[in-house]
Amino acid sequence: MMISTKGRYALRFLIDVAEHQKDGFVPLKDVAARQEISEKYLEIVVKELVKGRLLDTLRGKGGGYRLNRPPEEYNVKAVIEQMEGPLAPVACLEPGQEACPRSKDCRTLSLWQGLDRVISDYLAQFTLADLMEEY
Amino acid sequence: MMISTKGRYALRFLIDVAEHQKDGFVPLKDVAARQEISEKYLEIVVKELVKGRLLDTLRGKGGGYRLNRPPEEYNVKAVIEQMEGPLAPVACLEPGQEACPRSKDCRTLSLWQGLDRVISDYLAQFTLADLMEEY
DNA sequence: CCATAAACCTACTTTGTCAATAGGAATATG
DNA sequence: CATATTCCTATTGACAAAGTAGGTTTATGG
Repeated sequence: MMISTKGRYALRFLIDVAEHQKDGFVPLKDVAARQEISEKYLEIVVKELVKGRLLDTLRGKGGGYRLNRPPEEYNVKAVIEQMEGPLAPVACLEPGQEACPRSKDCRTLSLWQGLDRVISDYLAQFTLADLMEEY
Repeated sequence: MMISTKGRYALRFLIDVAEHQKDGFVPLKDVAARQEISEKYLEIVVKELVKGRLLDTLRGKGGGYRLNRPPEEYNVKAVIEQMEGPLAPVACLEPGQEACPRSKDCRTLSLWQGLDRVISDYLAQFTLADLMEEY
């Protein structure tokens, strides 16, 4: 299984916020209740989203979270990568990896490169807007 | 990362055997040396392949492993699944999973189904023969 | 016929990640 | 100023990944 709860919860969190922020901030507690996810664990997930500048926040009473751009500008692949790290199906294709010494006669390299490609291309074609109800 | 060493080593093992079995059996030791994989660990991997009836074996001196059909009949997806289990990108899509109670208004279900599909379709289109040198 | 080379078997270890839980500190508001 | 929120640090339990260790069984070829 390649997508952990972090990636899945993050997407659901963003979609839920997108659907419920009319103009104000959406508190984590509400999202956790609607999505049936532990508040405490969701905090950890959301921290990553904030760190990656995918959300605006406001502390204190009346506070919560808010998207900082329109849903069309949230690419699904980018969201997943923010949470999970590189999506490469095998370690040797991860960015910043030095070339494997066997690569010149590796029979499987191009297989994995192709797999990497179809996964990336697929996920890159969707945005939050595509996943929202009313869209 | 979705493909562990088990899946990758298994594929490399099968390709190596395919390329070196003229008529006889190929000993694990030789494959381990050529592929630079620990013999002991490779044993564990190969045991799964034997269990899945992807290899014939012969014990004792002069023994080893041998494919039991032509390379064109070894589907890459089937090999990977034998080693890794279901390739589903998220748990709720694994076979035999009861439907998630949230599925009827899950905004992400069809995203994951589509991802599952592109991965499966991609891997299912290759066979061992495609990965062999001389093919 | 028997030393040898091979597959086969059981158990253990180490390391890391996943999925949380716990308990509080800082901050803004109504 | 009580309250509702985000923010922060630490800990836990379960599990899997990747390998290591040490042997037993089986067939062959010299």
